[in-house]
Amino acid sequence: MGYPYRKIEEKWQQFWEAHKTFRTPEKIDPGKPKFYVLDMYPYPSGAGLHVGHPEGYTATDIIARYKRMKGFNVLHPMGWDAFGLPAEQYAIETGTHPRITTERNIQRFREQLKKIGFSYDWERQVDTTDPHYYKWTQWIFLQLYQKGLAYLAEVPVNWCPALGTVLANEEVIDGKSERGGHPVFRRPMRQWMLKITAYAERLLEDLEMVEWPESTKEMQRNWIGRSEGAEVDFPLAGHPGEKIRVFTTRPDTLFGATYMVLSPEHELVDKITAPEYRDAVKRYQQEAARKSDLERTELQKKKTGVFTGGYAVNPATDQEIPVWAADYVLASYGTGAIMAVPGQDERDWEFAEVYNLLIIRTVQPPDDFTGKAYLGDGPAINSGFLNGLNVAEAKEKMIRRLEETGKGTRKVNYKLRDWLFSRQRYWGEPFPVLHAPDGSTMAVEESELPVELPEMEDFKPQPEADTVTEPQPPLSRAPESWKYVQREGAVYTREFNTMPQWAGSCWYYLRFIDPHNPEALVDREKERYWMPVDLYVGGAEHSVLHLLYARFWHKVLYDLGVVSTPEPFMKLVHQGMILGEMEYTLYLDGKGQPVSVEQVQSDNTHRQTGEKLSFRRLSEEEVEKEGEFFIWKANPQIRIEGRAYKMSKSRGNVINPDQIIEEYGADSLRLYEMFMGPLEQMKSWSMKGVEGVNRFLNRVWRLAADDYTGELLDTVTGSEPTREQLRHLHVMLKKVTEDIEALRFNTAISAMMIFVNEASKWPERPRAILEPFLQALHPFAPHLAEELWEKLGHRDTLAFQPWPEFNEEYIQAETTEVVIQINGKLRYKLELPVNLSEEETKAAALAAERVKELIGDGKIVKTIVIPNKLVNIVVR
RNA sequence: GCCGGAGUGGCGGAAUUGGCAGACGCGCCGGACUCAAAAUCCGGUUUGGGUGAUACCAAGUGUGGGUUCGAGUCCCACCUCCGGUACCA
Repeated sequence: MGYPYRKIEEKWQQFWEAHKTFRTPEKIDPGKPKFYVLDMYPYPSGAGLHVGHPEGYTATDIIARYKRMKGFNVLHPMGWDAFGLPAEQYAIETGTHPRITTERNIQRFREQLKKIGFSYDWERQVDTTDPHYYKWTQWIFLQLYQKGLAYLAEVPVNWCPALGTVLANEEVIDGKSERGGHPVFRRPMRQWMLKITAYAERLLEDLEMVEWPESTKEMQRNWIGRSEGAEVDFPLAGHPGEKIRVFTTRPDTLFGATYMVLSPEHELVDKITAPEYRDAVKRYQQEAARKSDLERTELQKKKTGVFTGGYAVNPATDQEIPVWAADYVLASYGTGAIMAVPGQDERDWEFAEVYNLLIIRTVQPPDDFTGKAYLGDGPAINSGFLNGLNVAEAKEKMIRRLEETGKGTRKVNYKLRDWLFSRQRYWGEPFPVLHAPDGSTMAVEESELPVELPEMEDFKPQPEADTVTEPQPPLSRAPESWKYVQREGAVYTREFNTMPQWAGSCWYYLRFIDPHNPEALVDREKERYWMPVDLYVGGAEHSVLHLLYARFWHKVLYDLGVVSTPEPFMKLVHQGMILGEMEYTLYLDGKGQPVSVEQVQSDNTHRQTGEKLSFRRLSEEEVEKEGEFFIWKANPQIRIEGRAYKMSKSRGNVINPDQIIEEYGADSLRLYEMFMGPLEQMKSWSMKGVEGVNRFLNRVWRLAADDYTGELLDTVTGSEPTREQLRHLHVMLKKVTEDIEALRFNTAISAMMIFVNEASKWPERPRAILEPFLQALHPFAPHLAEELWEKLGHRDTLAFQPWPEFNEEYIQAETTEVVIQINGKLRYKLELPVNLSEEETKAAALAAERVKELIGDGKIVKTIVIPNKLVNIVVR
């Protein structure tokens, strides 16, 4: 029959809302410890919630509810990352204003989240598109601007004139736009940049302070890409005073620099190119300009380049070396120019081979070395005063020599680039900046914030017929009254670009602390109390960008004294992706003949014939496992593909949380999402698994309530619990407590299942046992726990009941099973009183008849005893 | 290529510090209840021997080696899968 989850869940959701149970008051008891547990807030898409959202959200909700019971002041908020492209795209297609769409979607998301019973303080909800919110996003931008951390620059972008917009690298394929196949050009454009590079060192160093997944820290380190080396100047032959500056991590190899390469965009290319090479160089530059960054790297198997006809002087050898232009050198890294050392660099070697350039080894490779460029350590050769030194020593000595002679300097370089902060979109934060007639910029006064988005009806980007015309973002068509501003007699123009979606999410965790403050971004006292975020849970897809940008802004605010901690998020956890149900796929060729899966290539074509294959889904019954493979029962020669796929509309394997709540209840959804496996791990959905946890909740219900009437059972008594009952309870409480602390929710649930299986057998269920159990169950299945708690006669919510502490004393049983091993193999088990000494345990083991038998006439060489656990007798 | 992570029954997973491999859940098999079914309850379920049934024996945590009284866990080499990244000088 099942317990009446629908009625119960609705009742308690209304109760919590009516009583403002989860309100975190503005004035809190500062004597209590705090816990700030944060979810990555969602983009409220039109598709609504999917089952991935409640995974992390349930985990944080369990923690929030647990910490409240532990006596913490808990901050557990939710909000909306609501600026962004889909709403704007939808507006372009349907004419519906993005605000309408956004509000509708937020409404839907909030209802869905409430139906899962999350204990958010909804009065703290923030919405990045709310002018009261983005006022402060703009305010932070002003601080950046005033500190010189925001600047306008001409930077090369992927410009698609036909679409009238700048595309991200991944939106450009083969020089054409992903959507529509329009040509894309790299062109410089005047854009707002944020000087995140000024914080590179601190962003790198402070990763030490935070408790984050090692992989995420490592990704950030790689992204920042610190490398140590030197900048070296190479004078240009025939151009006195001119020089090419390069960055190198291997100054020790300077004697082996046999040529130089400039990136095609390098400013010296024109100057250095000899007249007879001018045409070829121009052509090469144009070709390179047409390729995106991705293409330059991915599509290119063979290196290309062009000789400029110019020469530079190697400062170590005083030899003249040729200068080339080639697109394997990136304009955006280092100085955009390199000294090429083919002997110790694979890329340079490859290039030198193509164009027959001189190769000189300056590090002696080992005798057995057979490769081309040698990157390892070894004594320097062909290197003058460095000869014989190993790489580290040679680097040091060369840098010192360069600095003494003024030919170079020690230098640390970062891969991290400044953050391109403008978008040619409507649905984003306007910049609080004015452009003066003379081309200078001026900040909008703080008192005039927010600069609101103007009302518009047409959000379309403006396509351009040519590649030269300056792009016109949607805001360039805003009403005149918005676009132009009078200041002291002059007419200023507003900025027509808007901020990227990341902007709002860089600081939302701060606004949750003080969401309605009109005077400040966040109140100083409140910030001091609540920050930093103690636990932050969200997807690994934000490992670099969101988390790096947010850390950057936080550090700027830290320097301004707005926040009190150098890092915003102390502990970070990524929930794993949830895949669809396991699917079994049989492949078929054109004649409908089955094809075994090892013949199928990843693009669904036949390995031998290349023919495109069709497929058929099989049910579990049609499939069998044989060894490592799944085979088709109907024809065991045929192997079947068995795997789970990412949920997607096109595959039709999307699970909708609403439907799970409808069929099994929110508590079942919560419990199942946590029971599937470790939080961080990728897992696949199983409807049968949902039924499993639903059965468990039904058993919980029947522990105390009549299955038909819902009345409290009279087997629930006030009697004194037995020692055995107390032991089961406290074993469970210990496991659940420790597992929640460590975010191991799957095993915590399993401990509760074991307890309930046991308790179901008891003819009487003492309240003194049931009540602590319900308290422990509450963070996981709050609706059911509240309902039974009430049935037991309590009038107050469970939410602030103290957490049931376990007592080791009850956990101790009187006897314990001790394992007897002979030579490390399990041979026998012995029931012994607990806490025997090593000697007593050993004596008891050797005294057992069976043990004597097993030893036979063997000689006991050694005995290892672990009290209460194991005796290993080594016999020869 | 490089960086990070993971490989355990039919499936999801457990084993927290080197000490009973497979907890818990799913599925499957058998039984009880029922006119019957659903629901529920009870028992079994790594594989291979062995037994009337226990007992018992052997093998077993991706592969091969090693350390140890004892290895899923530690060390070395390799294979596969997943995620990230890619001419960063």
